[in-house]
Amino acid sequence: MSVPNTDVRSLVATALPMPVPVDEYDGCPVTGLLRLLSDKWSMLVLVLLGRQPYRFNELHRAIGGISQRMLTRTLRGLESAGLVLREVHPTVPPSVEYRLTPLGQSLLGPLSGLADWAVGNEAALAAGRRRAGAAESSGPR
Amino acid sequence: MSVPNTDVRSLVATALPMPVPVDEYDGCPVTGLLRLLSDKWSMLVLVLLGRQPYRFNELHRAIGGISQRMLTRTLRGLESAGLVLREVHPTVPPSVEYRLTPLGQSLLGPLSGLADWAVGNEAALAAGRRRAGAAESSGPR
DNA sequence: CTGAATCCAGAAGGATACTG
DNA sequence: CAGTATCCTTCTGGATTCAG
Repeated sequence: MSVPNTDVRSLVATALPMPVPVDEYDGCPVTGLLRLLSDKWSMLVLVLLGRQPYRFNELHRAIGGISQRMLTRTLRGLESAGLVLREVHPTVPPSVEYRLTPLGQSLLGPLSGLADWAVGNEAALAAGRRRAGAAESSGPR
Repeated sequence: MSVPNTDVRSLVATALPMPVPVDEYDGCPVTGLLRLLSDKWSMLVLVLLGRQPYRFNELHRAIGGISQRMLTRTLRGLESAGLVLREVHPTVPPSVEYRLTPLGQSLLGPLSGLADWAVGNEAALAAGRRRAGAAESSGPR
């Protein structure tokens, strides 16, 4: 297996072709995952489904501010990636349940790692922003 | 401190207000981080700077396909977050070096966690995509 | 060399109305 | 209930030009 362009694994050791050719990031699983999760709603949906299964409108109500259109698109994206399972009960009226697949559940761990870092370094991040703001107002670039 | 809206920490245990009010994700460090990193280039720049410091044009050459404008914007974003340090050497012609701050370096760990997951589950993700493709061509929604 | 400024195209996301 | 379809606005990013 050749080394993907933007492979982030083993950050210090892995060799990267230089210059890094960026063909829309094709072939890099890491970038693929990031692009899948980096929209406005996927993370939140993933987290909610990590707690319990939801029906469509349940989920719609549970998230303040998402449009029906975006909820559908988000769920389809996660489903296509194999992270979410869509279960249709052929009742009248129809009922559709969404839940995480085992693969989706296994993602919650690494995701928590990143979340923990963000929470743990919230103060440092804020301090960095303050320094940046101060430097900006005092001197030009 | 109140619980941020989309706090992902301790995914199963943490209470979330329901419905989750999404006021542009303000106040959630996790979402803030995700939004910072979820653009087209930040991750790659972070990884490259994790290996060694780079000068501006060095970085520009190292990444195939990034525009000068986007490289500048990406670096400014990471700098504002306190992840990247910008060091100006007042020479002629000017020389500017970029490197990770300690905070930036500490982010590489959790990031690797996510990257490892992506690499480790590449096959499963591909299989999920195949199943999704098969289901799509066989039956309507 | 290291940018900033301007202009432009495409993608992402929201509002609304309609359907099986 | 669980979506689709359509229209519209905003945001992102690329190309190009100019400047210290």
